[in-house]
Amino acid sequence: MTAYNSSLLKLLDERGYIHQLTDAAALDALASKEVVSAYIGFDATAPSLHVGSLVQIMMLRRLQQEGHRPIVLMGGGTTKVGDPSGKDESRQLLSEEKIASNIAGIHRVFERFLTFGEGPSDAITVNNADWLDTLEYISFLRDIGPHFTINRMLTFDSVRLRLDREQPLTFLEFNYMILQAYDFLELSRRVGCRAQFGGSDQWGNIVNGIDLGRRIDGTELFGVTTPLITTADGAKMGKTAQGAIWLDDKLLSPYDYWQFWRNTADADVGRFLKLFTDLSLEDVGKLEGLQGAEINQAKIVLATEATAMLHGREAALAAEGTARETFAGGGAGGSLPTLQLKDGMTIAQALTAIGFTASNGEAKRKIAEGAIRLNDQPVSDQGMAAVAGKLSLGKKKHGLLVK
RNA sequence: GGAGAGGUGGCCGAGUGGUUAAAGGCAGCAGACUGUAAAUCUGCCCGCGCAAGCGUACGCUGGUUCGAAUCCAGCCCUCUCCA
Repeated sequence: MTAYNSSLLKLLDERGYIHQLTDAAALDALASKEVVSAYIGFDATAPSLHVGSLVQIMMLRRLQQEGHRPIVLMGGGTTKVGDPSGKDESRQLLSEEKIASNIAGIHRVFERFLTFGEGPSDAITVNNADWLDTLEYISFLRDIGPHFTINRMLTFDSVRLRLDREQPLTFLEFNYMILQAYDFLELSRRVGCRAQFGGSDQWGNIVNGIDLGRRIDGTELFGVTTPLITTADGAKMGKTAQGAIWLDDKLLSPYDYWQFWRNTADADVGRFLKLFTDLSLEDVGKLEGLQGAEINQAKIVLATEATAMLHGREAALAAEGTARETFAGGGAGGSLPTLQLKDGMTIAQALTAIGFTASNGEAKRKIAEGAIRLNDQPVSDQGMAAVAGKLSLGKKKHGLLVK
């Protein structure tokens, strides 16, 4: 990899954000001499974002840290079409109301990571429904359509994967890439946006936008993609059996978020510290170098820093304190999930009510397996009544039962 | 529009009348070992019930049968080829 001159690309490169980029030298030169506006689009398919989007969010944060301007594009329009990338099945179509409330939820996440305002490097938010909703079909086809060939569209991964797997791809979804390309063009016109960031699966869509900008307006646009962040054991990051690691404290408590990072695999610690915290590379290097069980110190730092960035320093320290008491001290900290007991509730019912097990049957099986403890005493009686105290499933899940 | 193939549990994928709550794999959860790591071995893995058992479940709706994921009819959806 060549050495970059601009602080922006240097930073992104050093910290591991760059997977591919279009014209490295030209973007480097541009970022060296002026404030660059760059955007990432987020579709409003869920009430919040999860860790899977965090690399992209962090990339916007880095952009702002280096004095450039992040643009958050809410996919109010594209959500109605549905991105086929990486999916076997079409998305369920969402209602307007649902999309609006999702956008509101998603935006709260960005307020944590970016500074919004009117200044030159303050972040702005735009919604592609503003221009997509009012498109006129025929004129759009005539203006944009000639710049896309079906031949080429069929070669894109998002399309080809569906066809290869003999899964249906509707015409609606087929249009997604055109709309995303058009977004880039619109943003360059409306707010002077010059670059688009995205996950590696977005490369094709981004390049389409760049081409469109050059062909129609003669504008030079840039694209940068992030590597797909997988954990060391090869899994896509942020998906667990309980569900996604949400970036909203109503969907996932700060304590659970902290635990997510605390449980990072050894091999991932250094990479994650660079990507997901603001620690200097020097500090990261020291933490990364810890050997054996000492690497746990680095995981604690990672967990606390990452949690502080999203939920605030106070919540992060509370989570850290709770974890210390619960895991090291044998006690129970205040940030644990808590359940108000009802009369006559059994341990099994409490396990399900607090969310550790999906059903009473599973709770009973876990009791039979010897995985359940109440106040650190193993529970073996499936019908045992729940009493106040610390309830544990396995080594990692702990909660408080209160009367 | 025509012909063929197909729709099984979170995913993949067996199963073509009863012994099938449905093989096997993946993912997941737990136990052991550890460091709240990885790897490995073991157990679990639709719901309710202490249990016997009951209820749901193989695209949908009916039917045949003592008995259906399996047979029949209609419908819906997908894929491939043809037009």
